[in-house]
Amino acid sequence: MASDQTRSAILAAAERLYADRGFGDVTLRDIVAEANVNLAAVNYHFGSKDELIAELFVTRSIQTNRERLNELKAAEERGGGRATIEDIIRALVGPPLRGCLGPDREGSTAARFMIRASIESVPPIRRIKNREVDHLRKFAAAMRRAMPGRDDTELYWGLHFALAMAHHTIREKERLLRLSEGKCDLDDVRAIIDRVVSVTVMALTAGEVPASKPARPAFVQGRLTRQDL
Amino acid sequence: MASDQTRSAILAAAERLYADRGFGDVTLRDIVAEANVNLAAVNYHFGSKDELIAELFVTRSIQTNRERLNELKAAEERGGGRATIEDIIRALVGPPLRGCLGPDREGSTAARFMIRASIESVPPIRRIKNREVDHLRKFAAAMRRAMPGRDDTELYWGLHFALAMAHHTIREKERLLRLSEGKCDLDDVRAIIDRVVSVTVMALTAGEVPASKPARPAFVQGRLTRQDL
DNA sequence: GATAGTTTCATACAAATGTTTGAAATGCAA
DNA sequence: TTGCATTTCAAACATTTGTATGAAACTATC
Repeated sequence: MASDQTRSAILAAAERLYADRGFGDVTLRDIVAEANVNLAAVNYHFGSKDELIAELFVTRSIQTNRERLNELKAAEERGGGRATIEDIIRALVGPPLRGCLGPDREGSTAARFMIRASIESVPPIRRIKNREVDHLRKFAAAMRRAMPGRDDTELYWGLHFALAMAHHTIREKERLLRLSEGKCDLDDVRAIIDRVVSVTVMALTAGEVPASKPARPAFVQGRLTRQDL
Repeated sequence: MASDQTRSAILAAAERLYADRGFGDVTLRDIVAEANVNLAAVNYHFGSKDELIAELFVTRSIQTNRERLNELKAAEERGGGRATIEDIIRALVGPPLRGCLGPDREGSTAARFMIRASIESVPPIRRIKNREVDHLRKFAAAMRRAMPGRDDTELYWGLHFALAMAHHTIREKERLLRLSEGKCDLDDVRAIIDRVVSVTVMALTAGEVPASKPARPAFVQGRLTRQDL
């Protein structure tokens, strides 16, 4: 058998099993049985179990990050070099949400694998996630260009909350479905993205004033009353 | 040695080790060594390793949930039976945020343990978290009373996003610190709670109109422009 | 202080797991 | 075909792990 076929078979089997049963419950023996290859093949082709998991995760991560940067670039070109804050957030949360949610993605192994990786947290995946900060800096920079007057701290909190809502929706979709008794439609990805984007934009622009008065975010000063909105 | 002393020693040692090194890296042998008790003591007093972890987690969970309900009750009494939406969200996110963040909590084993439990995800903890839905329903009910006209779906999304921001801040505080190069102050818990509450209230009240026009949330209809705010 | 119930202890068990090994098979170029 | 490198394979290795056992030590009650 060609070397690459064994490699691919292992990758496919591993992704499927991890997606279905989680990292804790799947052993190398499960994977090689599913892939119909020899036990030693994993260490021969990947070096170790952790490197296999890492390769699975980086592949999907790179995919998401590339989509994010493509969307960001497209938005910047539309705006003549400067994207709107809304489009920046959309480029940030759209790809992972589209990648993990939606009715067509239900059966997608890749989607289920990434949801798993978001819920459980194994060392090789943690290591890769830690490198994500560099990627996020590009979005922070774009946000800074989109909202020049805004305090950096506010931008970071906005970026952070956007990711919070996106990731938490992916990770806790079952619970939200159960809590809302099915009322929250988790298949309408477009609407979810709109929701996350609009809340984030609201948070980022709250308290912002045209130009005269100094920008002083209302929500860090204390409690907020209806009149403030 | 009195029976309870061994039990407590195991609980304390386990919480400390899990807090420091995570669930994946700590074995029963590590725990009993730290607690200076015999290996068999764990199974004698707790039945199994999973039941030990479960007991640790439920203890802290019950604590948080009680604080939440106390705050909710206090807010409802202040408002004559009906709490404001702001106070409800505050009661929801305040306790876990205060429990896990802040300079004084830095050395707290309980805080570090709960952060760990939020990052990693082991079966016994997952089982307990699944029961949390019943607890959250009480807050959904309170929100419904606070915003009678609002569509239920909107309330659930608001509740969901509030938890998203709170939990994600707890779980990713290191990353936010690194991304913002220390600009985001994660020790100022009061300000963080204010932030989460105000963003949530904004999300929940956006598009809401005094009474005449039908409430139609702007952010589910499509992109949001500055004028909409 | 004898007895019954509880707790501790050293040790063994049994199973699972990632990894390694060395030979056999296969592929491929000269 | 020969020879060399790559790949596959069965088997074994070496730990690690949670759990169980049965005797010993301890405690409290009568």
